[in-house]
Amino acid sequence: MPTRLYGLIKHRVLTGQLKPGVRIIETELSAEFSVSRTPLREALNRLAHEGLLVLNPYKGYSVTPLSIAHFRELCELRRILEPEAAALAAARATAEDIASLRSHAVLSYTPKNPNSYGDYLRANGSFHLALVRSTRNRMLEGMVMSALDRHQRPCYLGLDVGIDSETSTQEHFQIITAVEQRAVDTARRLMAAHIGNAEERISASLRAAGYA
Amino acid sequence: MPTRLYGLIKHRVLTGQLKPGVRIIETELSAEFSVSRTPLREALNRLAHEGLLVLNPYKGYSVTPLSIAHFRELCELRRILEPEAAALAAARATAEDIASLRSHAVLSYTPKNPNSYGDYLRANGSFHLALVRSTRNRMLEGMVMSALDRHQRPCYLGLDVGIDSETSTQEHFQIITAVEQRAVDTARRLMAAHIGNAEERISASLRAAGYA
DNA sequence: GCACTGCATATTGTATACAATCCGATTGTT
DNA sequence: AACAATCGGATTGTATACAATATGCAGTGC
Repeated sequence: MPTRLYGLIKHRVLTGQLKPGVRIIETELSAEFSVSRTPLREALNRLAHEGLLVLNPYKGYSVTPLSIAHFRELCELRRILEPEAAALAAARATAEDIASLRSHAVLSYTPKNPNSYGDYLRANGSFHLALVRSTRNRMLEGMVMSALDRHQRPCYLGLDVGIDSETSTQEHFQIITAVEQRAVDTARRLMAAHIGNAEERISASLRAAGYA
Repeated sequence: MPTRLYGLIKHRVLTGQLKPGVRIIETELSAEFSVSRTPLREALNRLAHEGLLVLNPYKGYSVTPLSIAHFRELCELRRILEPEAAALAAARATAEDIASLRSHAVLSYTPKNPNSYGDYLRANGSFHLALVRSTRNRMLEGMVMSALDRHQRPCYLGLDVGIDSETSTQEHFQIITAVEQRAVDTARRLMAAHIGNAEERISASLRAAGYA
């Protein structure tokens, strides 16, 4: 199954190695990965369906453009999904779930060191994913995953400018505490605030990086 | 672009013409639609990504099984997305949006007449879609569309047992009124109740139809 | 000088051919 | 007769070949 290809290309898009707006030439990528166009196109198809690529008929795939307006739209979506996910998690999380949350809560990253960006974003994604897993709702999980993926790209492009990882870590632990205490409403409220804070920080970074 | 194929197969899955669990033989479908396996597989790939089909490597695609538990999971997801969409719509809907809502609010259907099922479900889908369109959030729109698609199949399979279309129509108009009056909280509450009512009616139908 | 047409090339969309894998039946052994 | 190994057909995964469409450039007319 060509999940390998899919992951490789996805990584390039998320990390900005394939920059927003650039057109994708199928033969180039298929040559680079030493596969034929057939499995490559399946991977591109999937990525397009997830919103990371767009397809113009007979013109090919290109990397989805990025704008602050789109980022805010995405954050609005996250503020719909994840606070409710946190509330459900507070009601349903097991001890194992909470342990998993703890193990992913800490975010560390070194400014101007691109290698650490990946660690930071992986940890952050793992935390939010662990939370939504605790809801025991696979469909919700899928939607949050999709939103987190699309969130990752603006994060990468904004991280150069610098980001406050300690605040996020603290907020994570506050959410864990609320979940542990079955404080449904508190968990919901904290998550909404957490996403709102991240939105402000990152859209400021994007603006500083020159995005409109 | 092969959207045509995609729509045809999707329709068969949603209407139960392709029943839950059945395996899909690529050569059969490609012969029936007079296309090669290549574009067919792209369509199947998309449908799998939307959750209507599942893919087992080297075993092929099959129609996603249907259970009451999965249906309830889906309804939980809709109760997360759509009440918030209704609230945003109440804040943002234009006069045109509200006119569009009105034109899709009425649901009519004739019991034991399978032809009318389509009309009923199309109208219902159009209403909920028009509502989420009013939010001006395309990502939210996409997620609600996906949820509505997956909702349609259990509806089809439950409609034989009979459904109360007048209650749903009334609830639609109540929601429209709330949106028109910019009553954000009322719109949210009404939509949550609307989805909850539909969930009960349909899961009862599914149970009666023998689903576990 | 500029706009427009027609052709050549590049690229995507589709069909077909081949390889890898799975499933069931058959056969041989105990 | 029960069971395991193996073989053959069927089906999916991948590669390649061909058709349809778009893009860029040269040339022509004004």
